[in-house]
Amino acid sequence: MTTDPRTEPRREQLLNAADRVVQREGPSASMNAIAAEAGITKPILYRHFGDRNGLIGALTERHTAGLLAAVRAALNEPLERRDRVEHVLDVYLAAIESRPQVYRLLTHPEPGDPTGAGNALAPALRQIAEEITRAIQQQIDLGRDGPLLSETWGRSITGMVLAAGDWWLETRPCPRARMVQALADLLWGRLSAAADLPPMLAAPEA
Amino acid sequence: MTTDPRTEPRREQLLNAADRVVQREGPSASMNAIAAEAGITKPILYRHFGDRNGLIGALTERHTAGLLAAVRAALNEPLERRDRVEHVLDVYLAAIESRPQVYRLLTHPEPGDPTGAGNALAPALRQIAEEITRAIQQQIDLGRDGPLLSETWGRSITGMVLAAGDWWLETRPCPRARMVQALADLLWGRLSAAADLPPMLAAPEA
DNA sequence: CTGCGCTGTTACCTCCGGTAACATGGCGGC
DNA sequence: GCCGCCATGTTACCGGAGGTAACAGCGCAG
Repeated sequence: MTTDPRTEPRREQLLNAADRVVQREGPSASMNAIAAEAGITKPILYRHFGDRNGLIGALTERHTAGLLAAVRAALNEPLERRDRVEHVLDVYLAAIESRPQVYRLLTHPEPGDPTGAGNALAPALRQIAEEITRAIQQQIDLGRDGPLLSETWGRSITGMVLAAGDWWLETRPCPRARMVQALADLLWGRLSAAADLPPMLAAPEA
Repeated sequence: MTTDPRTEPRREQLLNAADRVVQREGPSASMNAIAAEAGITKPILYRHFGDRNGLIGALTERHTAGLLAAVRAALNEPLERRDRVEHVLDVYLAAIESRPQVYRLLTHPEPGDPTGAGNALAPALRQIAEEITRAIQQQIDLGRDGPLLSETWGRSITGMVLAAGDWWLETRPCPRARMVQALADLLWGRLSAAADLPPMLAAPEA
């Protein structure tokens, strides 16, 4: 397929260079910077990857594989449902924690990609969403609404964990385990189960 | 303050032009295009707004006000909790449905803003998240974990609705009311309450 | 009338993604 | 041995983005 035995090793080297640059400068690293890091000039990059999206795509595929496999495995662990969910959450948070720049690249698709522009979910995350959808469909009985609910929830949960994970990475408000609990609690309907608070008096002016 | 009575009317005109362009071309409209739409040239835009971020910032603030007010009002409706949540969801989905391009601008901050780069949540959405956090804190008794949970959940719910809303706008898998139900069901823990499905047989090789 | 502040212009800079055209060097077939 | 292929690499360029100087009219206070 794409693994031409003559071409592939150089491709790997170039991707390694790109990886280093992204690790250092974040996902908006320029093609010039990547070429320089690889010790060459731009046209070679374009020969190998077509355009910037091609490069970034190849770069993300590398890491996506790992993340996706980890999430998929977690989704199929033979655990109680709650424990399984917690495990999935923990796997995701551990991943973004270990290499933030890389996972920012995976989770925050940069610029003007005409491919379904304006999506909240990057390709890697769409794959995760699909994985969650599949898991729900296979594991949980939702009656006739199953297909719609599982698809909706797959996207929803992915977006929820994405936003929560970003915020957690930035502000580190608590250890990972506690974050896992907070998210699982939300999915477990604790928001609906908790007691009401008495309505506020007139708000104290500050 | 920023409302210089001499400068402000022109600002409004320019923002109107920018609005039209964004409505037509999406959030990645160029400064040249906006200037042309306003019948002028670039430097004037830069005099008024400093840089591109300034312009789109001013543009978003306009619309943010409306969306935020609507969400805030919905969060404080005197309804049963479930009805209130459904109402908030409906308000948000109705908003993004009515003017997708504008709300894409609000919800998908374009590119290389060094200001807290790589955030999942645009400024407008962060404000919504804070609003949700506040509502949870004021209305629901979560015990000692209240502060952490409400903050986490504010971000999480925002991200969840963002992702779900984007997907819904793209694929329109169901009417709005059904989407509202699906999301409320998720928050109400239906994922945890539903029955297990019998474990799959060996996967059929495809 | 003079000066100030806003309006507007043309022309330019820098940097980015992307491309054309050309030069080099190893390696298999004849 | 020689030839041609193909990947490697180069320099130089294009178009368009954001952004900035420098200059030209205009309206209105003093």
